[in-house]
Amino acid sequence: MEVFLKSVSALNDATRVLLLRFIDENGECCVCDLQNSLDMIQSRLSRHLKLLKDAGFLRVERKGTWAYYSVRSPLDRFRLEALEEIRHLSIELPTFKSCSDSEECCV
Amino acid sequence: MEVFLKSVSALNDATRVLLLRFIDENGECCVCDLQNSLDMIQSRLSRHLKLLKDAGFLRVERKGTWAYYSVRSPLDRFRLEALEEIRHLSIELPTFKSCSDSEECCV
DNA sequence: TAACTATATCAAGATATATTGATTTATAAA
DNA sequence: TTTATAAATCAATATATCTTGATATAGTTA
Repeated sequence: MEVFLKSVSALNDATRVLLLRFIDENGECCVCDLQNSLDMIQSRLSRHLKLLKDAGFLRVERKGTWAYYSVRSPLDRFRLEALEEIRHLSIELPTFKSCSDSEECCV
Repeated sequence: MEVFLKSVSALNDATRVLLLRFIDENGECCVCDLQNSLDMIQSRLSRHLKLLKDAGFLRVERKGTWAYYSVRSPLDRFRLEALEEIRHLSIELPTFKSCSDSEECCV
């Protein structure tokens, strides 16, 4: 039950649904790519990414100080079906703006 | 997005997951069957049943003063997959005690 | 080492959701 | 028509979750 509720509550937020959809669409993103593209502050992103990771939707790979998040693979049936549902939502998806293309940022 | 989040938030509660599982397992139940079986007060049940109904998981049929809830059919892919997941959870499922078998109750 | 940067975590306030007991509504029976 | 019952809704409180800004952590570079 706990595991199921963890997956479900991870999906129960418009910000996380958007995040999951964005990362699914654009592939591996670091947190500052997401800051750049989605106009969200870092602590907010970090929190939601952690929830999605802990719920089994995302994986994280660290390279130096960067954390690259991508959709975990393979996903089990339920999570995959949820992702499939999210893929079909009509969401206004912001364009990907790489952290490294930004003036303020890094790399 | 709203419809998806409505489905998801309906699933995001242990009481509702239990309710859905119980009704799926036992078929059509009236509210006082559920009071009897699950040891929950009526207003609590009524609230959760409404949420599950509005989210598309349950349907209701009225017969006189009774409201009989059952799993809506057909369910779309995502809701069906969620239900399937719930069917595989190891939940301690209380036994069905019909409202009409109870001393206090009715019928 | 010290300074810098990306990310994670924490604390406080704001918002949403759950529970309970009381009330209302709708049907049925006396 | 009065009374009773099943179910829905409401109001108050308790609990959980989200957002923000501040701080901590961990790599990287000078």
